[in-house]
This record gives sequence, structure tokens and C-alpha cells, in this order.
Amino acid sequence: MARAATTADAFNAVAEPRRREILDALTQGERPVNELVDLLGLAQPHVSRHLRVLREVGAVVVRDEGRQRLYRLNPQALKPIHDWVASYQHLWEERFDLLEDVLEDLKEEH
Amino acid sequence: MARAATTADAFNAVAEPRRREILDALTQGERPVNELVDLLGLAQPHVSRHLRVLREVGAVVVRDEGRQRLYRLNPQALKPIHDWVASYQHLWEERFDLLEDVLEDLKEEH
DNA sequence: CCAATGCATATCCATATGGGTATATAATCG
DNA sequence: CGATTATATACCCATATGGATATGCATTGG
Repeated sequence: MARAATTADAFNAVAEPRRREILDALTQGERPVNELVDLLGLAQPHVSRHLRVLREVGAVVVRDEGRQRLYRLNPQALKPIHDWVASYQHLWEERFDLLEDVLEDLKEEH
Repeated sequence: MARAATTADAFNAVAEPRRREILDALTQGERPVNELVDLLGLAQPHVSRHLRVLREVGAVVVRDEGRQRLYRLNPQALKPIHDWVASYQHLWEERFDLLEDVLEDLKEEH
């Protein structure tokens, strides 16, 4: 078995930096493909394929407008990722709490 | 160019479900390889290689203990992922508000 | 010191990637 | 209707994946 398809889930889709760039660009609002091509400095077919992947995992939705296709962000698709990492957040934040506790103790000793 | 290496960054490393399982298991604390093998039901060489990937992106750290190697979670490595998705969080939380606005508009048009 | 235990590494294979380039399709303009 | 614009798809290629299996290398126990 090879590596999971990039379209397998949001985790795989978003592992590609260019696709994150596309999503980042779409936070500003709906955009046609050509605008993304300019923004990313990638070849058009390449952008189209990245968009396909993002569409397949539900991270973006398309809308036809004349001969353009407007892509829009669908942020919900990223929620599973957020939920997963969020469960680790307290683990790296604990260090600060510990530090604070120590500082608190030091202050009280004064 | 092929897909980015799984060891390229935390995003790629964590795109593999088995590796997320390993990290999840390590939230309970340090574990030797064999324990992870049992927990995941994977072949030992396979687990070792997943651990290598996780080590290379800094998501875990190893410690030698006799003839065992104890792996420990290094949650900080996941922070970049958290930071990235977190910037999208308000977008999916806003949707409900937007939906309400649209419904409100539709009602008024009647 | 030799056998056993615990891991890591090497090799083989099928697969899908992302890049490039060429081409197909759809819509609009003159 | 033909030409142009905007996208999508089809190929070709090099690469690295994840699974399987075999083997190498330490450390420990008898």
C-alpha cells in the first residue's frame, strides 16, 4: 500500500503547503482560479488540481459565474484537524502554567 | 517532483492516521516500542518507521532504557498545526451567524 | 559466553504524488 | 459563427510512500 491519497481527508489535503496557501488566500473571500494562479505563482493546471483536492475533502466549494469558477472556503472541513490538535494544546501550555506557579511561589516567599 | 516527504514537517507527518494513533497513545506517557506495537496492532518494523518519522519532525523524543527505547511525546511540535487551523476557527463559528442573517433577509423580502 | 529479547534498518513492490506540458471544454465577444 | 478567455483533464516522469519480510545490532539473562 502506498501513502494515503491526498484526497483521503483534510489532514492529507492540507499537508501540502500550496493548498494551505490557497485556503489562506480564500479567507479573504471568494476567488476565481486565475486570481489564485497569480497569487500563488503556480501554473494554472496545477492550481486547478490543488483545488480539486480541496474540493474533494470539502475544504472549498465552487460556484459558476459566467466562464469563471469562483472558489469559496468551507472552513468546517478543517474542524477535525482543529479538534485533534486542540486536545494536545494543554500539553504544551502546561509548561507555562508550571512556570507561572513557580513564579507565584517565588513572589509569595518574598 | 513527488509529494513532500512525510518528514518534511509536522503537517505531513501527522497526515498518516497510524502516526496520529501513536501520538494519541503517547499522551498517556512514555512507552516502549513493543507496547505501541501491541496497541496499534502493527508489525514492529512498521511502528519503528513511523516513530522515526515522528522523531524527525520532533513530535517524539527517545530515551534508552536498557534494551528498550522509550518514546515520549513532544507536543510543542504540533503547535504550528494548531496555530494554522486556529486562525480558521472563527470562520466556521461565524457561519451560524451568517446563516441567521440570510434567513433574516429572506423573511424581510416576503 | 551464547541465546533471547527489543528495536532499527534494508529491500521489494504497488501506488499516487506534484510538476510540466498539451489539449479538451465551456462561455463570451465581435 | 469563429476567436478568445477561463478552467479542467490527460499524460509523462521521478520520487517516496507504507506494507511485508528478512536481517543487523545491542542489551540482558542463564
